Amino acid sequence: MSVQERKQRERADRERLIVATARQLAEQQGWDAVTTRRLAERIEYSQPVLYSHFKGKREIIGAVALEGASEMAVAVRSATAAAHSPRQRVAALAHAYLDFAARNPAVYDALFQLDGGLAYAREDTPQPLKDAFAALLEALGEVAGDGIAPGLFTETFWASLHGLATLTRAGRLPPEDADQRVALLVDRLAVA
Amino acid sequence: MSVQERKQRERADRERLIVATARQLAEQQGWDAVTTRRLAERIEYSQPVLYSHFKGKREIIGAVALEGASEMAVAVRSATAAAHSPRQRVAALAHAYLDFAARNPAVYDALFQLDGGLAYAREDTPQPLKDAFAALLEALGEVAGDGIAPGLFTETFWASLHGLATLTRAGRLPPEDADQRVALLVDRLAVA
DNA sequence: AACTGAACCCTAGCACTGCTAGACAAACGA
DNA sequence: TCGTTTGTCTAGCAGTGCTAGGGTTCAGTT
Repeated sequence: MSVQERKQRERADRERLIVATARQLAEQQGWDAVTTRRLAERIEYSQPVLYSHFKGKREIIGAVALEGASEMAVAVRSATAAAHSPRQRVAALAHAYLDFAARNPAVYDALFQLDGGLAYAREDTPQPLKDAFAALLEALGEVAGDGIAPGLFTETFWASLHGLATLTRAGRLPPEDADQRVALLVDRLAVA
Repeated sequence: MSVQERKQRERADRERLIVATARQLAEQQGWDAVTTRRLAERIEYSQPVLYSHFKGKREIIGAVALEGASEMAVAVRSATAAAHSPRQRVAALAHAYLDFAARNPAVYDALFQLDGGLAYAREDTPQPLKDAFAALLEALGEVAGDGIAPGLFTETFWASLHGLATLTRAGRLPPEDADQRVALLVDRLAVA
């Protein structure tokens, strides 16, 4: 038994190593640079080893996405916890969200831009994704306003943040006035 | 002279054929299916011909994007022209924008998701892109509200629409309540 | 009318991609 | 000690974007 357990542990370790290495490589050089050959070389195994852990590159992206979702949930919750009013909580959430996207562009891409083979907004959505949305809902639900479902409000506000994050990073929006745009969004959308 | 002119005309025709074929192929089977081999086969030339017109695949995507920008500007302007109040104009604009994104997903990707090698929000931004933004600004500038720069408001509103468009199409948002989310955005963001 | 030079396009190939079949070695249980 | 199983690697496939070099064709000149 003990031998099997050791092997399982080693396998789990290697799987974490793969995900961490893929993430690191993606953050350093972009997802295009994350090829199975380079990734295999970095973890010091041959390519086929990757396929004994994941069905393919898509699943590796998905694993990075799930890791990122958990971290984002933590970041959002810790930011909102420090705020003392609903209005402040929303502002803190917005900045925490955009900050996460800016600091972890590859992870953000894995989550919302690339195909990681994950199901979103469904019954079988993985728990980390549901939890990340829940973290948003906790702070945004209380400023939805009368007659607006908290879920719908959260979706809309989130989409707005997502638009700002992606357009800014893709060079479609000048980065200078980022804070003003966030302020506008918070002021107008959130009902105090 | 006449011979040269004919050749130039034929070259221009072929270039249009390349762009149109790339766009068609992308809309039918997605941008991943637009390979230089397939594209060359469809236009009934060899691959190197593509490179006598464009520096590479990226530039072909850029050409499709510019074509799409012009069409989007037309779509937005014709939608807003039919409305009779600022509030209605904004609502019409939002629906026209999302409608365009939903009906031309590949073109929308070329414009805002993929790398077409184009400059955005700069001096040397191509005219069609500037004009598309101008079309948004015309209708959105008048509902920015006091103390909010029309350009900044337009950027923010546009980013929100972009977030809705991309998240919905990528399966990150359920498509059912799309209209309600748009209504929420228009009601809250636009100052009547 | 024949020739020359340039414009044009195609074949073939490079280095890379994700992914997999089959050989091989190591470690295990009997 | 001997199979058997488990695990890993080498080698290869079909496909990608892109390019070098060789012909072929045709316009302009003699």
